[in-house]
Amino acid sequence: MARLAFRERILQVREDAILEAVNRLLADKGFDLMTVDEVASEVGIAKASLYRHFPSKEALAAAALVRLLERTLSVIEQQGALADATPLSRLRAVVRWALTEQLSGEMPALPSQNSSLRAELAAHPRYLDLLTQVGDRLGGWITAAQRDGSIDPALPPELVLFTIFARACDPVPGFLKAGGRFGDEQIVELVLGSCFDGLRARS
Amino acid sequence: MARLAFRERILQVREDAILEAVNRLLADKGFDLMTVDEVASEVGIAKASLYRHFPSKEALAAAALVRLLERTLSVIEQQGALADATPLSRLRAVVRWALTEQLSGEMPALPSQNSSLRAELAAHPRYLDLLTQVGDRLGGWITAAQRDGSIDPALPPELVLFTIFARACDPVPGFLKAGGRFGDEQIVELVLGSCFDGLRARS
DNA sequence: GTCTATAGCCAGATAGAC
DNA sequence: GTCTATCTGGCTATAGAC
Repeated sequence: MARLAFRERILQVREDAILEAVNRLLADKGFDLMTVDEVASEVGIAKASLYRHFPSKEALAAAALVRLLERTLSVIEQQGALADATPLSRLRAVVRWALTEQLSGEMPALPSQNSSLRAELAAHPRYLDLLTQVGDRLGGWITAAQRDGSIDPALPPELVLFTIFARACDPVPGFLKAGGRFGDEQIVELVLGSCFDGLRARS
Repeated sequence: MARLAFRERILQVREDAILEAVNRLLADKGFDLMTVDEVASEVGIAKASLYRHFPSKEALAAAALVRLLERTLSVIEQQGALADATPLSRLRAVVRWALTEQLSGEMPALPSQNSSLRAELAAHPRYLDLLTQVGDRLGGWITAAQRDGSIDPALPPELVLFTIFARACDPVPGFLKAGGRFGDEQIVELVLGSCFDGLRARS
C-alpha cells in the first residue's frame, strides 16, 4: 500500500515534469509547431512513454492548459484573500501576474483559430469548468469595480473580462523586450498602465 | 507587344487572386496550418502552378504580408490627406480600419514566434522597408499627438506604436463576436474605445 | 505554363521486446 | 511502463508529359 502510494507519487512528479515542458514549449512555439518528440526529449523519456500518460498531442496540451487555469485560480484566490484590496487592485494584480508569466516564457499561446486543439478544448469538461470559474471570479470583481466607479460602468463587463484575458497573450511585451530599452518590470508596468488607463492623456 | 502586356495583365490578376486567397487563409488558420494544396484549390489551379509564381510557401505568405502592408500604407496616406484631421483622429482611424479588416476575416495572423516565416520576413527587404514606413508614419502622428496633449506624453512612443499594431491581431473582437451580443460596428467601437481610453473610468 | 503523379520528409501514433 | 523500431498519413516541393 505504501509502495503503491510511492509509485503514484513518482508518476505524479513525472507528469508534472511533462506538463511543465509542454507549458514552456507551448509558450515558445505554440501548439502547431510543438512536436511530441521535443516534449519527450525535453523530459528525457521516450515518445512512446508519453503516449502511456496522454492519449494524444491534443490531450497533452489540454492538460497543460488545465494546469495553467489551476495556477490562475490560485492566484485569484490569493488576491481574494487580501483584506485591504479593492476590486480594481485585484484585477490589476491578476493581469500583472499574467504579464510576468508571459515575459518569463511560461504563458502558453492561444491555440490558433482552426487548430485541432480548439475542438478538443471545447469538449473538455474540466477545462471548461475551470475557465468558467476564472471568468466568474474575475467577473465578480469587474462588476464590483464598475459599481464603485473605478472601472468605467459604461463598458460591457464582457469587454473588460476579455480585455484582461487577452493580456496573457499580448504581443506588446515581446515587442518591447525585443527593443531592449526596458527591463521586464518596466514592461509589465507600462503594459498594465496602457491596459487600464488607455493611450489618451488623462486630465 | 500588346499581347505581351495583355499576358502580363493576366498574370497580375492571377497573382492577385492567389494573394487574396493566401490572405484569407492566413487570417483563418495562420501560416502553420495553411497548406499549399488549399491555396491552390481555392484559386482553382494546380499546386505545381503555384510554385511557378512563388518559390516556397514562405515566399507566398511574405508576398501576402507585403500586400497587407501596402494596403495599410494606402490607408495611412488617405488619412494623411484629410485636411481637418488631428493626429489622434488619424491614429484612431487606422486602428478602426485594422479592427474592421480583422472582423471581416481579412487580417492575417502574426506568424508564431518560432515559425520559418519569421526568418524569411527578417531577410525580406521590401517587407522590412514597408514595415519601417508604416512605423515611421504612425510614429510621426504619435509624437505629434503627444505634443498636442491628446496622447499621454509620459508613454514611450514605442509602447503606443506597438499597442496600436497589436490591435490588428487582438483576440478580443473575435471573443465578442463569438458572444453574439454585439454587431461588428459596435465591437469595433468598443475595442477602439478600450484601447485609447482604457478600462478605468475617466472623471 | 498548366496539369498529373510522385519523390522525400517529417511528425503523430503504435507494436513488441524487455 | 519504458524502451527501440516502425508504420502511416499528410505536407512541401519537383519531375515530366502535354
